Amino acid sequence: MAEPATRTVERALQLLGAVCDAGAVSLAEVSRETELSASTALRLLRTLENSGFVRKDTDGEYRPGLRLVQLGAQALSHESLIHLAAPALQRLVEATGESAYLSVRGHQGTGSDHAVYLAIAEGTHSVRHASWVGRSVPLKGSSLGIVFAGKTPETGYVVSDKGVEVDVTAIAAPLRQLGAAVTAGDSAPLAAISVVAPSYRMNPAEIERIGQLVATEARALLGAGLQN
Amino acid sequence: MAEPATRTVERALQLLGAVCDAGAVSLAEVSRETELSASTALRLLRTLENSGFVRKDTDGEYRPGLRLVQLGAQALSHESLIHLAAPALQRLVEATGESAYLSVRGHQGTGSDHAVYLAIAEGTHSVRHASWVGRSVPLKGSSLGIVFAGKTPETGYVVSDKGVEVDVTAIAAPLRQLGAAVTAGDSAPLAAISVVAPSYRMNPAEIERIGQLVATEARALLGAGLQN
DNA sequence: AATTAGCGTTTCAATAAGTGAAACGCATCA
DNA sequence: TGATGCGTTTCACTTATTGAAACGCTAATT
Repeated sequence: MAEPATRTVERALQLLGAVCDAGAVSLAEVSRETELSASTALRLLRTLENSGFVRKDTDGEYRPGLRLVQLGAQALSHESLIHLAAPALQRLVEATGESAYLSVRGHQGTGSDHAVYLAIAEGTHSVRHASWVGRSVPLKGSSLGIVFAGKTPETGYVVSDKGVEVDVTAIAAPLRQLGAAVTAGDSAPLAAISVVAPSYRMNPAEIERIGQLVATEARALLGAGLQN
Repeated sequence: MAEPATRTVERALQLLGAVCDAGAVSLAEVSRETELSASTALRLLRTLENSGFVRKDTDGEYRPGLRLVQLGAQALSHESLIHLAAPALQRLVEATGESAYLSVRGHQGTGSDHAVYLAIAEGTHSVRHASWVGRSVPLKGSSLGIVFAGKTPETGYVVSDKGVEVDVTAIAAPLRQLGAAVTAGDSAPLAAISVVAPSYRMNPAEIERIGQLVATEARALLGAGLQN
């Protein structure tokens, strides 16, 4: 498995990723981030712009374009993972009252130390953890971080109390099924589901109950994923 | 405005679009659709695959990849249009009880005769029009088709009775604000909002009432869009 | 069985195409 | 009034993309 890759395209995709990660960036910024010469970055960004993948708004900064939103929305709806996970997330909400998330880790290179929420089921408690689809969260010190590092213990779930956010407890479990699809054969999972709750509402018994629910749903998805 | 574009990248993006439109395609199919030689298509698809924008699943077909879903989700959440439109859609639902949609037309080239739903607010009636984010709908004969053709009359809205689907009435209005952002200066709008309802529940008076609501919300979005 | 057709894949020589240093004009800042 | 940083254009160098052709394969077709 060598690298039969097209450098130009790789760079363009890299730029696209950088623009999306930043939300809005100047030419100088992206070209620094991606370590491309300004002229090259400009040329590629223009190509991306012509195709609608990025747009250059009035203040001259580059932002994700409509074409990307369109394809993303389309892919999101085609993407089996999200559809498969939705009922599981819903069940977790019903069983716990807390918010449940489906996330993937940031792809190789850009933002690989972050996770992105792909789907969300909001909890029913009036005080609940609220985030949004597309939110990028740092992995460091979070339960997702441990899950994506492939260090989930035998119990099948990971708990982080006051990891990323204070007052918040997160309980996560890995989805391994698609392992071979994108990355090479390393044991790190591609996606995870998690329940995130205010810490004051948690106690060891409740945490274990939820943990087992999350782990069970994760394993169930694993089986269902084979339909693809 | 010449064409300072990078051919390789353009082709790769074209392929990406083709894969997304199809949902799942073989190499031979995309290379035919995009009019690229098989070897070129293969090389570019591999590059896209290495970056996670497409994936090649077990049956050898190419599908939208996780990276695209991730960026799309991210962009979707950053994208002001969808956030701006959400309250408007919600208001339309509250005022009409029917489902309301935000859509953009398929981008240049691939799928330009279709529209894609970007955001949805479901109606409150038990019998209601139900679709999903990412759904691609044909423009031909639909009110969206007329709106995207730039042929919206003075009234500010377009009605199509039994256009795309039988028993369904759609009322659409254009969002023009971002006109200059992506496409050249043609008068065609980039996005539209619409209310879609079962025809049996409609009558001329109700249609006019809803039409004016939709047109009003569309114009309001136009103003708000300047914050960007 | 022999034949045809279509697919995914690899190879390779021709050359078309991407590259980045340098220079420019234009802002803003010291 | 220099100095700094930005977006942009130009251009010679040559690297990296290209597509026809050939290969092995499977699955219809004869």
